[in-house]
Amino acid sequence: MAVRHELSGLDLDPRAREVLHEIVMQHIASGEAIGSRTLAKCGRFDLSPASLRNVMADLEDLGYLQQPHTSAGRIPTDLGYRFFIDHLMKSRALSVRDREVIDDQVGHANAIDQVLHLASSILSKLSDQVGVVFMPTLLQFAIRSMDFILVAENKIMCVIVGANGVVVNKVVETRFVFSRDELEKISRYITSEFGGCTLDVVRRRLIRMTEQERAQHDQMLQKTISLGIEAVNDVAPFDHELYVEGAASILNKPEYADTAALRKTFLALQEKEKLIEILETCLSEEGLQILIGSESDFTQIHNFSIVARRYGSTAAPLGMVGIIGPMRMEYARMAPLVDYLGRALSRKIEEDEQEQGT
Amino acid sequence: MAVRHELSGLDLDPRAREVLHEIVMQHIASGEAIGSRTLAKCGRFDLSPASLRNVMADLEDLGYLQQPHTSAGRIPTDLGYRFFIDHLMKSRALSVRDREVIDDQVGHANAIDQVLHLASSILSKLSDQVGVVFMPTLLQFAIRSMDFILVAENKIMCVIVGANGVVVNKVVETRFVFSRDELEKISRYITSEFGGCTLDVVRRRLIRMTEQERAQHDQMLQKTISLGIEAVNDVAPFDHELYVEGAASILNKPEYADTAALRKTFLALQEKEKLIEILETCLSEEGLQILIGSESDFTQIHNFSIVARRYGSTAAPLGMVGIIGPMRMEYARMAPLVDYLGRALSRKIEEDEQEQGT
DNA sequence: CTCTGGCACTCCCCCTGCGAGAGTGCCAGA
DNA sequence: TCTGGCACTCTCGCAGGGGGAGTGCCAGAG
Repeated sequence: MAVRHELSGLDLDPRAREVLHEIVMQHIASGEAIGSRTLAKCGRFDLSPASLRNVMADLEDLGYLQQPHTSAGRIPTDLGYRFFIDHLMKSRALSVRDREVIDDQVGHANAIDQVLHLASSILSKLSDQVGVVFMPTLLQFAIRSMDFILVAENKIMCVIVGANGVVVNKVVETRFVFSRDELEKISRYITSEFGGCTLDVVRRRLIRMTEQERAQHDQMLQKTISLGIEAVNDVAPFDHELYVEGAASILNKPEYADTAALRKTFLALQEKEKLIEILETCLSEEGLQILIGSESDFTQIHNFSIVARRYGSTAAPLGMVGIIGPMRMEYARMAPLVDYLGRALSRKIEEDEQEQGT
Repeated sequence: MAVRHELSGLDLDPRAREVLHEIVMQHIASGEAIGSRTLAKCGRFDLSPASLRNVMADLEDLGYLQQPHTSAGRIPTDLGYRFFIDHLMKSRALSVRDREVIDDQVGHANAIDQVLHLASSILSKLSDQVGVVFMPTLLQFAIRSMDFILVAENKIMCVIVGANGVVVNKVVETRFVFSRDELEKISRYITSEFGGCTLDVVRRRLIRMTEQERAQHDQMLQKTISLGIEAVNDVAPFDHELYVEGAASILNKPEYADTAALRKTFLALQEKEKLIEILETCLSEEGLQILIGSESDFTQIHNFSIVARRYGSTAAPLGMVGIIGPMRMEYARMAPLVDYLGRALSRKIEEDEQEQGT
């Protein structure tokens, strides 16, 4: 039995499917537990409450529904939501307005990290959930250029432009003193020498160079290498950016009415490492992903669901974009929303790459 | 009468001052309304509850105390807090640990905007309140250099380094196509030509240049000017940075126990314009500033208090750093905390400036 | 004149009990 | 196989009743 329904989800007869569908939808809309009477009144069934009760009892036995307490209606379990999403849900088409907002905002921004920050807040606004955007470490991506700018005599700002338009910058303090002219030369040298390499490769090659004989004598080369290593080395702490936007949206949700739950949830959203961990595991798979409650440690503890999607070119996935919210959320609307935004970002990134190719 | 107490705050006899002091302190500690009985038990007074009641009634008449309802104890009014802060409070010295944390973190960061972001979160952690750091528009500050870096053919990243080490960068899209070499020349030209000017001046001079005859014929100059204007013009939206950190801290405060108040407060903290407005008005005055409840529109509506301080060199104040919390907060601890952090930031900034001077 | 104890009064808060409402499970009959 | 009926359970909201904390006022003592 268990096997049958894990394989196909078709172990439910059409009527039970209808009932589950209706309960999930009504519960998503109202947030209340749904009783047999309410269900009968919706008009989709030519059955009495009593008959529906039987069906509902069956669904409860199968693990798709649960009762908050005796003599309350039913609400979907994680499994119920999962079945709904896999077999019952009809994604609602994205509204024209939503699509316009996304196209407009994504189209107009320039630097990619700026786009990503924007994306998380667009997502949060359109979904009225918490929006997250994650960009993993850059170490595995090719760089296009590296420039060094004088901030103070021994403080240099390094600007690394990735092959896909990502811009990272940071200020480093150095042992050596540099002039503007020297920095220009170094920028040109490093860019021509290492353009197209991944940061990882750049670092390894630089380190190897320190051991070569020439570097021992040529002071300029020494300075160049030292600066380059500084720049690449410490990129690590800046590497994965995680934007979490719109935490205030959970204040509206009835499931977080009491302050204790609210508190817990806010704190959970601050644990960026946990969020990164879970998004990183999702990164390996293509297409829209939905995680419900008990389907992962993090979401289980906090009764979250996550709807997320990978973005970036197919050849080089860049990161994840998605929303976090209570298990009871409008999946039929969230799914196309996240999907569309993910596609928009990917398109934008590919355009940028082509632009550079010319 | 009113005049007397506005002038000196000394219209209170010593005993009334003692009582007010004790009530404010106890209320800050417990959050409860303080009754005559509780007060008598604290041991600081050789009086019966009945006598204290008389004193308290007087303080209420003068507007320093209020009763949430008949037959409740008293809590301080805004005026009461104000009197407490101006005449009664003894600032508690900052703990060694707190000082170490601040020195350590401020000392180790490099780019100033990075320091500021850090500062707001340090402040929030040490105070268990909401930490805010505000850096107003850069238009009035002198620039040290401007550099342009190729991101894509018609996409240029502009890096503006302020005289006080602030680094702003942004990507602009241009009509013209630039090569790396051209950009290097332009960077050198603009930096030598405009280094030391404020952004405002730079912009005005660039605009004037477009009208000069030479610019009509020299295409390179045209490109330079156009790029310069683009870079300076759009700095405006990026200009004032406001970091608001630790909003979750208000979840612990009993005054925000019910969800409605919590909701309102969270939304209030998102209205960055309002916050900027109020911090901007504070910018003109030196030294620690404390705003309590009704003393400004914003704090009145939300029953906030703000403890803030200007930072930056005395010659060129840079911005505000402070905390926002309920009116009932440990002013005696918050005041030195904010003050010390403000000084630490100022010191750091002055050091950076001197470093550049050499 | 100041301080104090006593007293009546007020108001909040918590606990309790009760009834209404919603929903269930089960059973017998169509 | 479906349906109506019935007894049962559980939540929720509301009213009522102490208990407690605190007040204001007053009269009397120092």
